[in-house]
Amino acid sequence: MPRPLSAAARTKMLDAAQAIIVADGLDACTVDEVSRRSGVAKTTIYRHFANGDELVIAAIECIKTDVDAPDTGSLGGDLRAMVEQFVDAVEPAVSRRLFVSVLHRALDNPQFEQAFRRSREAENGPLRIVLQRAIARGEVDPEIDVALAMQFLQGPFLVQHLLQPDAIALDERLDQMIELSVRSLVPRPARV
Amino acid sequence: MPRPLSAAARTKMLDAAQAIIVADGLDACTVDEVSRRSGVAKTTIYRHFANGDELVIAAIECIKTDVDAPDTGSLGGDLRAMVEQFVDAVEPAVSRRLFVSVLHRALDNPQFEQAFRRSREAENGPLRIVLQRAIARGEVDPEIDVALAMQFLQGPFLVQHLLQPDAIALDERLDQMIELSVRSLVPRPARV
DNA sequence: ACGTTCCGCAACGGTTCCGTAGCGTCATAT
DNA sequence: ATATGACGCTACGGAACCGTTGCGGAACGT
Repeated sequence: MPRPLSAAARTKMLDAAQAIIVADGLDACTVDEVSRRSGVAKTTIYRHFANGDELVIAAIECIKTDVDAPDTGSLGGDLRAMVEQFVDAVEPAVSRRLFVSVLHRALDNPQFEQAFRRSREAENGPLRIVLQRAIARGEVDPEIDVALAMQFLQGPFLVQHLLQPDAIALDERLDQMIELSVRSLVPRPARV
Repeated sequence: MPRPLSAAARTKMLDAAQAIIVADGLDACTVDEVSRRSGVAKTTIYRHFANGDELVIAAIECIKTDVDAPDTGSLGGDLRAMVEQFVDAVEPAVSRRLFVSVLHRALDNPQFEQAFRRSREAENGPLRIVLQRAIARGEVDPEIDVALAMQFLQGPFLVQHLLQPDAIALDERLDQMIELSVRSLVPRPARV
């Protein structure tokens, strides 16, 4: 009767891996380093995971940024609430670095590619709900392609987040950004 | 009288580096590999560049995607023309991989961070011109923050390009994407 | 023509990471 | 109580890069 692998050891490994990823980035999360920081022997790590990548992926999947779908009554209000939730929940620099690193590994590693997709789908859930409520309210053109609308809601914020981390003054722009986003999806108004 | 470093060797190194980057990605572009593929001795490479990073950056800077600013008379038409120029000029997968790789290295390497900024500024030039012409025509709200508008013009396309490379059917969506982009920047129309 | 110095070749030492092996120890399932 | 198997320790072999060294040969400037 085979004894099950130690849950305690597994927890220690994954905790250490997460800590390393948050503190020093995905590339610093090597098997040797996890072993050192967690106190779990490297051999044991390889008893739990086939290779280092699987350890890292398992650690990533534990880092969930749970943002729920607010319901303020308007698309603009919902977007603002989501942004506020997001900036409260995560360190922007950490989130940015993780996003870029995973995307980079996904370039030539199907495992990471799938992990990246899964993570994005999970994060997109709330936004999709908010969008569909706006459609149901008639606030957004019901003919619109939902996937396309998602691109428009995410795109400008992604640019801000990925490419202009210096522009910390997100608050000043936030209202403008949300207004423009909404405007691109709202059906043409009848009056000026 | 010091003899200048051989321009021929430099050309060979940079050409090989570019070829490697395009074919196998930025991470495959190591000093050893450039030496092998170019026939230039590794020692010579280090006589031209202080370290491997500088070689890679020099090679990147040579990969310019020159897109000019079309003038079709409307913002939508200009955007479409720019997208068409872009897809004709570069392999999307190559462009995507290079973009992600450079962004990744820029995370903890100031040299690459600056190279990335420079490259983005150069690529943004034409779009900025197109935008400013649209403002001058009155097609776009003259009060708008140009940097913000740039984000809105680039964002949705960046999402498409980076995150959904599978959705090759860009042509089908292109018209919709452009329409939505324009709509977000155009002042509210007087009539339906 | 001559010497400076740039280039090519081959090899080295150093670092980092991977994944594995041997072996003793300790916990757990029965 | 005992044996099965997980755990820890240490070390190893292998690969990929980096950047350097020493030396011989060839090219360029004067």
